Amino acid sequence: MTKKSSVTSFDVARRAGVSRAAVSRCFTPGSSISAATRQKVLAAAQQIGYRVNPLARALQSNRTKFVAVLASRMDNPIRAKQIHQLSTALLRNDFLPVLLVSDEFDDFEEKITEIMQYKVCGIIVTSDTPPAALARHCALQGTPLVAVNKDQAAIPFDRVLCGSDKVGQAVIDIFQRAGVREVVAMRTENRSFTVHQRVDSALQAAEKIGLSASELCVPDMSYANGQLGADLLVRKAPKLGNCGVFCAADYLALGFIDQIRYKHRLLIPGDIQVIGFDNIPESARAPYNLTTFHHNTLEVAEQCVELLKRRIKDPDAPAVTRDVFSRPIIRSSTAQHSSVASTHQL
Amino acid sequence: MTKKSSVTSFDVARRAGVSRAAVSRCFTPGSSISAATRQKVLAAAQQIGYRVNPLARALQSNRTKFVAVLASRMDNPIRAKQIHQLSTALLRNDFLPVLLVSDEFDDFEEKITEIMQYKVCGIIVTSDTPPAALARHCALQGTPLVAVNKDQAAIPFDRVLCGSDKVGQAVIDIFQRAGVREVVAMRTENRSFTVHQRVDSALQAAEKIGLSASELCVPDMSYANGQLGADLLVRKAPKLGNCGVFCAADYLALGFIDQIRYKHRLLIPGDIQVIGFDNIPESARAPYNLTTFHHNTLEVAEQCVELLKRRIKDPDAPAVTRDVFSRPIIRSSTAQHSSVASTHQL
DNA sequence: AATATATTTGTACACGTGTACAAATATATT
DNA sequence: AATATATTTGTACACGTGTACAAATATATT
Repeated sequence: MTKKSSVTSFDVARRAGVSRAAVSRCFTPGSSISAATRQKVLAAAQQIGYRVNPLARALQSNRTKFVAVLASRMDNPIRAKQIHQLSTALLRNDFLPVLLVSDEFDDFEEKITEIMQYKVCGIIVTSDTPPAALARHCALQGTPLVAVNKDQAAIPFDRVLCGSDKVGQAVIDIFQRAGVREVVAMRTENRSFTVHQRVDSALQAAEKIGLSASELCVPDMSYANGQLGADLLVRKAPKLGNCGVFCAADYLALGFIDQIRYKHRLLIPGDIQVIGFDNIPESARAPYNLTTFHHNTLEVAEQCVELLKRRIKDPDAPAVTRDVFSRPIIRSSTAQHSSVASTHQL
Repeated sequence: MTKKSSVTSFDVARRAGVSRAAVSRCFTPGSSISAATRQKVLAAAQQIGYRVNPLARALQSNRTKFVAVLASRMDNPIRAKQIHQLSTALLRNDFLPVLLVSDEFDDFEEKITEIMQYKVCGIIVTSDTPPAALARHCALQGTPLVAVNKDQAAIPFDRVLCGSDKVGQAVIDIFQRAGVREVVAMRTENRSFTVHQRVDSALQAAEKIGLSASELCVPDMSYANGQLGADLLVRKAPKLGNCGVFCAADYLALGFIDQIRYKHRLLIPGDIQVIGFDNIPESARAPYNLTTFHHNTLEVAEQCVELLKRRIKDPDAPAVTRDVFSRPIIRSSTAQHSSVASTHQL
């Protein structure tokens, strides 16, 4: 038996001895209402346990607190953490995150248009969903759109990037100090904007100082593809000397390291040095001790919400891109240029 | 400029030459409408791009497609995967998951009552939120509630458990075959129902066959607490022989293994054998090769949605508990009783 | 105190839908 | 063909809110 909530603004109005409009104004920020009536209304509402019906409000005002969060592949811990942080940041800012997971969905666009019918007050994209079509849709409906780690498109939208800026240069700096003579950057075939940007900038930075640099391409960003990358590299260049491998994601790097050590029986960092990106928890652990970059998911989440709020306030403001800084974290998968040798090797 | 959708059932009715009620009936499953008018309405709707406004519908019918998903600590990969599977299963069954992450929230109950105002058609609890108060709230509002890995309470609710049943016995079987003489079970202080059930059942099974068994308690289910557990064990019993440690979660087991190997310089499975629970991806990898149990998050998700649908259909059906089976996965963190020795050890 | 201005209030309409009821129509039965 | 029954349809009300407008009241100004 669905017991009806049944306590409406009418009930509050009657009890407080005011019009129903006064009740509505009391719970609508920025409405014109005197302090005296506000008190009366609040008291009455408190007594009978009144709460504004958000569905009715949404029907009127054409806006809800829902924010659609587009995600994919949460088996990658950095993605899971990003979703966690985004959800928390949204809740903290009085939004309600609706999670749309795109895996296994042919009709994902259908899902998006469905949720948009609920008059969501914004969409945050972290998945690989191509944002071009989405951006058009959002522009048409006037729905704010914030994209994480996405390239620009014809129709502009707000973006948050992470470590797109100085990472390539930093990678090469670390490798150079560690005595690396040849750099290999591992790229993925899929359309991850930041992966390509990181790899490209690293290759450029290497060329600039005359360091030999090449790239290695694997299908996707996964542990298994990190292993595949190791096999490809060893087959391509059986004798490796002073080689540094930059993996565009820690998840790749871990697979790469395990394969290099346990299958090809080479030493890290003795034979090959490795740098990753993301700083997932496993990277800090004894078996890996991976040199990497901090992926600041908390800051990314905060920036997303900030851009979203800005856009809601001013729908016609020019589109903005924020780049969150990624701090390098030096561990023992790269050689230390100081005299202290790593003790955590096998 | 929020361009109003503005195409309503009135517009469709006019174009199709029928009453507005006919339009409403056309889009309400189970309503009485002739095939002829249904065709006319669908055609008209198609032409002008009409979609039912779900907010208005919700206001009338007092129910939405939203399902609140209560989660916590998504830095644990098995939790992240569970949320992923739950979201996907909900979307596949035409629900919309609203993700409520409980970390850092003092006023989490406030958030729950807020989302309930949206007339969610159900709540799925995977977090450590004590379900007693929640169950009362849900019963009062007539909101279906499904809890994952939770104990029963005064007010009954539907539950899905994972591997609560035969895991303890299976752990002891594996240890016995592997020649273990002394069993230690690692428990967490927090109120995780299944952790306690697994540990208890393992201790009972050990006693039943006269195997020496004790327990070790750490605060929480994390890698760091796995390391702590290793320190505690080594301090308590410096010389360990034929000892088998059952960690109630892989995440604990990984920390335990790394600490035993890299800090205490003992061999696994030579000095200590280890069994985990969850089968997270890391457990399968070369550095760990952990014997564990498959945590079937996909099946758990399916069962949750099935119970939810059942409850929506029949609100007064008796509360049900489903136990999802956890298959043991034998790897080389336990000794093989066959003659084939593990080759993946350090 | 009289007037001008600013603020607060209530009335009435709107948001877009679902469905009870009775009337109209279609189908089954004699 | 006439009657009984089943199905379909339209009218009218309901869900619970926000706000434009004009009227009422409070405050500021002369």
